[in-house]
Amino acid sequence: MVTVHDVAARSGVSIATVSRTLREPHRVSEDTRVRVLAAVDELGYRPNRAARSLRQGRTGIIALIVPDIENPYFASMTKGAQVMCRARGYGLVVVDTTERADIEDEEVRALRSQTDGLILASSRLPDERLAEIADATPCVLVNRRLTGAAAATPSVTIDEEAAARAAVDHLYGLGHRRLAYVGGPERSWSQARRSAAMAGAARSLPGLEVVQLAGCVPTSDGGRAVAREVLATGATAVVAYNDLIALGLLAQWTETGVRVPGDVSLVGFDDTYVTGLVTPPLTSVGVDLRELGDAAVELLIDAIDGPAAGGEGGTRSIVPRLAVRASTAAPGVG
Amino acid sequence: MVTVHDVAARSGVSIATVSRTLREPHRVSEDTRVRVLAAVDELGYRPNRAARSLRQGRTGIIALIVPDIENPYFASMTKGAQVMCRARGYGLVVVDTTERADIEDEEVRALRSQTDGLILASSRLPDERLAEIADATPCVLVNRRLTGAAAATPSVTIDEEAAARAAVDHLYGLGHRRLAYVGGPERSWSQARRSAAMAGAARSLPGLEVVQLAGCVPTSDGGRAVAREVLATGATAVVAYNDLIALGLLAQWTETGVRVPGDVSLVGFDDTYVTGLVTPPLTSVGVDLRELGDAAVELLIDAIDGPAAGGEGGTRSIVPRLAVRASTAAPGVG
DNA sequence: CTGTTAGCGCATTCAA
DNA sequence: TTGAATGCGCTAACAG
Repeated sequence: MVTVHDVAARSGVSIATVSRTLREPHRVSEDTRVRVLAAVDELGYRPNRAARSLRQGRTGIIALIVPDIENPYFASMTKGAQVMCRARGYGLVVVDTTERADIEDEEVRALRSQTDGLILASSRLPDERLAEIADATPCVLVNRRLTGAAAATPSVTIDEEAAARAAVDHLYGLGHRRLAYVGGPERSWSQARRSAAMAGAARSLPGLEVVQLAGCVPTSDGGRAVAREVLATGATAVVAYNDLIALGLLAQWTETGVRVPGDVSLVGFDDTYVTGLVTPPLTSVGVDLRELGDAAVELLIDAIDGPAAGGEGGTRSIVPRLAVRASTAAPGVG
Repeated sequence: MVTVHDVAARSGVSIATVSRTLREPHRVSEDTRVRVLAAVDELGYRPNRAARSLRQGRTGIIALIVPDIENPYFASMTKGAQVMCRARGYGLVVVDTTERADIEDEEVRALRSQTDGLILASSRLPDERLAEIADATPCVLVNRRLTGAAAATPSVTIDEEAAARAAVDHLYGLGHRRLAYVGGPERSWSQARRSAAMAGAARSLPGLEVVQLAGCVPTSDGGRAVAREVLATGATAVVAYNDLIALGLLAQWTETGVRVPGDVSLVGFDDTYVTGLVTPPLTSVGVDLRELGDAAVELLIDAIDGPAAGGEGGTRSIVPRLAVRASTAAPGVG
């Protein structure tokens, strides 16, 4: 291992100058700088992160905690976070909790002191616990917002109101008057908001009915399982809690002779890359997930660098777009 | 931050005893042990990783370097690695190189000294560079094997021979005599082996022809783009370099009235979770990807803990299974 | 502009 | 079985 001492010896300066050359180049003279940098280069010197962390009390590492890295939603988000971290000179540790709150809690406890901050995506932890965490360490929530005393906790959320409205407006505009919303896990924070947003969007449109189903497992198999039940609502168009459920519905229907969008139109949520994998490609509403990851990282770095950023801390709500593809059409058409 | 000093003070022992209690519990007396552990618990003490790393010269961190975390193949692999790392007490840093060799090289350089070892999955680096890296730091390759002087570099690979044979045997058994193989990127190590394995598998079966196409972009759009060309080969069954290409073929064909498996049977490679998202579900051949991640982590930890494990270092070839689903049938049937 | 020095938190050696 | 002392590599005062 090459250390500051090696570089110092090689370039004929003290270790302090080596360190200074690297951290505050403007504070050393032109020719020492080139000499030191040359030595750094020749020796392949890399500052030891552990030593630096120990000294500075900051690690340069951010932890991103997700329920399931296999889920395309979090995979894309992770990608965004990754890229942003690289750009901002931070390292990123990704932790997959396999949807388990106990593992999430344990990981948070372990990571809290070993990183500069946490990003908790779609956390399974209760509000009170999140408030504690936010109180003790820089942290950004994704798809979650705290209220009360902890309301200032930075968070990135999706404007579910706008999302639901976009989906419903689109279907209403096509002529649909009876919709079904296939809800996700009942305890999910996003589900609660999506469900409410769907109901709200419906109320503002005359003659529109929205039937809600709840508690669908948010996977394609979950969608398959409720395919028949959804059809039985008599809806001419269906909005699903997420793309995977929508794909399950689509697969099951296709296999049983139900045509999309001929017999029923279908809209997914999140607009993940799987929408393009199927026939017909799935209309879906969602944000750019990489942007979601980006935003979370930026907010976190702000929180780390300037904890005195002033009150708000920064809660960002991202407005989604509706990507219209081939799974939606006017009722009875297609 | 709670340090050994706090714990020592609280339990009335020296910091050395605290450290010992945690690392070598058998070397302290029963009652000091309980006293110290109680203090640890009450104070919520967590050893500082940076300090420990600095002292011990090892970080307890493994880096997993993948080309694209959004790719379901690597997402699943990552999940496996993650779980195994947790179980073995290591931390895992996941790095996405966005398919760029230069970023991969840079990340390797940066991570080499800050982690205990590297897992390079489907590396884009040339053999010589990989050999250098393997020489300088504990490392495990996935989907890559080195030859010559560096042949002992630990690696986990898929038995492509067996995979191709399974796919071809299946189709041959159904009665297909003219197959097409849609190859992936020409410079890919896996592509070269898959292509050769397909040709080899074909030779051993009388009356079987395999037409090979090459250079397909390994995404569903890539598959869509060559759908027509593949059909023009006159093959009654098609094997694709990966599942995404297969899904692209399927989508494009479905949209143009070509029936799978009625007009053409389709087999994917890798057996990722997307195979279940479409209609018909895709027959695919591949290994359990989580196991792939598991295996890589285990091999790496072996390499770290016992660098004198004796010659081989351990190169593991995993035998894939063929998952028969609905996208394959006898020619003219379905 | 540069060098000397202290100490971050911990594991470990050496004495006791 | 325990404690005192050392130093891992680095950065940030401070002194020159």
